[in-house]
Amino acid sequence: MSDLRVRFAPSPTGYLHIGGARTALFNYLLARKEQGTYILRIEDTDVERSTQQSVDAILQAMDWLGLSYDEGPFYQSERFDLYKQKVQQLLDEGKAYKCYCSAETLTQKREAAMERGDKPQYDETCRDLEPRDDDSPYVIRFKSQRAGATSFNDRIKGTITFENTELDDMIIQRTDGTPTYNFVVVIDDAEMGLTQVIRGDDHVNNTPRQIQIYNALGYALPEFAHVPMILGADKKRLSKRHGATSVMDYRVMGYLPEAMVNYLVRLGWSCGDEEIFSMDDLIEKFSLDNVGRSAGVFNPEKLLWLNEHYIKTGDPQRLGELLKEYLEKDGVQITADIDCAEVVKSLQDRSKTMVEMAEKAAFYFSDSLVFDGKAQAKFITAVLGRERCLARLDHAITLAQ
RNA sequence: GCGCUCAUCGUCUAGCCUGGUCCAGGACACCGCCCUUUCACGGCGGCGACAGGGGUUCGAAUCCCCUUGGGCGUACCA
Repeated sequence: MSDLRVRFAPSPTGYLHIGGARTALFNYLLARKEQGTYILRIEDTDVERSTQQSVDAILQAMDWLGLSYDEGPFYQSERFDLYKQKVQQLLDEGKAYKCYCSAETLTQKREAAMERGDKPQYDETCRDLEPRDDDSPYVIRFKSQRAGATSFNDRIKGTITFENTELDDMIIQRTDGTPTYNFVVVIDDAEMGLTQVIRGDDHVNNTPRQIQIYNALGYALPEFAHVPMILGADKKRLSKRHGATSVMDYRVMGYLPEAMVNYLVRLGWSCGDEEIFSMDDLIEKFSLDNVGRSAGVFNPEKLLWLNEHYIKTGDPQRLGELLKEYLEKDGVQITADIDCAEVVKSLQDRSKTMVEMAEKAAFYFSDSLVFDGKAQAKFITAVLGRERCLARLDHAITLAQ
């Protein structure tokens, strides 16, 4: 056991998507390789958008991929007391302040600034207000450093620096009293003792703000590692427009979890010329050192190829059990006299997905034979004679049995 | 717009840090041939890239600068 501690922290506002799964995988791999601790934390501070169904869907997907965690799942919604306490601490120390600007005014000002071509930043109207007991609605903002710059050494991207003037006073507590992401993520990452924070590229911009909060709260900084985004074929951020982006959709489409894991890990990470990796290989070989810096395009065809590979080389017994599930979904009556492992063996080389295998396997469980149109036209010819051909077939089947 | 960031075949990538062994290697896809009286599998081969321009150097995919293009961010979302 090493003292490495990492986490996967999805927000339960939908299913587990391809990008999230890869982040989860990278974290998992590193934790297992270094024999560290893998933590799962549910980021549900947005009460409006978070649902239990989403949590379940994410948990199920992680389980399917084989990504087990050591601690958690922790729910941020159950830790509001802790966050409140930290907000109060910042307030007491003069590192945060109440802001009475309404959301409407803010939106107006932001739009006006954009029209003028200025930066859409908070104008600090309430930053230096005298503390007062006012029960009109307010949010709490973090008083950011105005001078200097904030920089950090990203494990994947190297040194990244932001001028502090780029960072405005962000909201850490909403009008309704709930805390916001950029604030709680720091508290939890720090309180949970994370040694590295491995997350998507889209968080690079948040990092300097978070660092200021680490500093304000007196926490030690973890190491940051930002992995590049996954894009669609049009080089836009991967979304539903590009097809299935939910990990579990791929299970429905007949993909094996090892194919998904293998595909995902190679998108952004490499190990020389190797393409095929089992989970054990990965735990042995994975390293942040070989993670690339540029965004990658999701390529369903390569995923399909990997799936084909794992079906071809998979254990017939196991695939047989799996096949039954797909067969049942197709409404096929499974009879006990047929050994599914044998069925799998006959179909492994000709199926790219389990769905395809189920389609091809259906005839084993059917009483009536339906011939393939093209094959029938080609082989059951006048020359050979339909009757003789069927007789031969019948003979062949008898022999096979 | 501004900020951050990225840049090798259509796609995923090796090589870049520690310049020469790279007229750039592997994989997916695609094309062709072989195997096969089915469908596939498989084998062999082909097509195909250092974004552009300047430097530095005897020598640059590798180092520096600029340009161009892409991504991300710019929320009382995460």
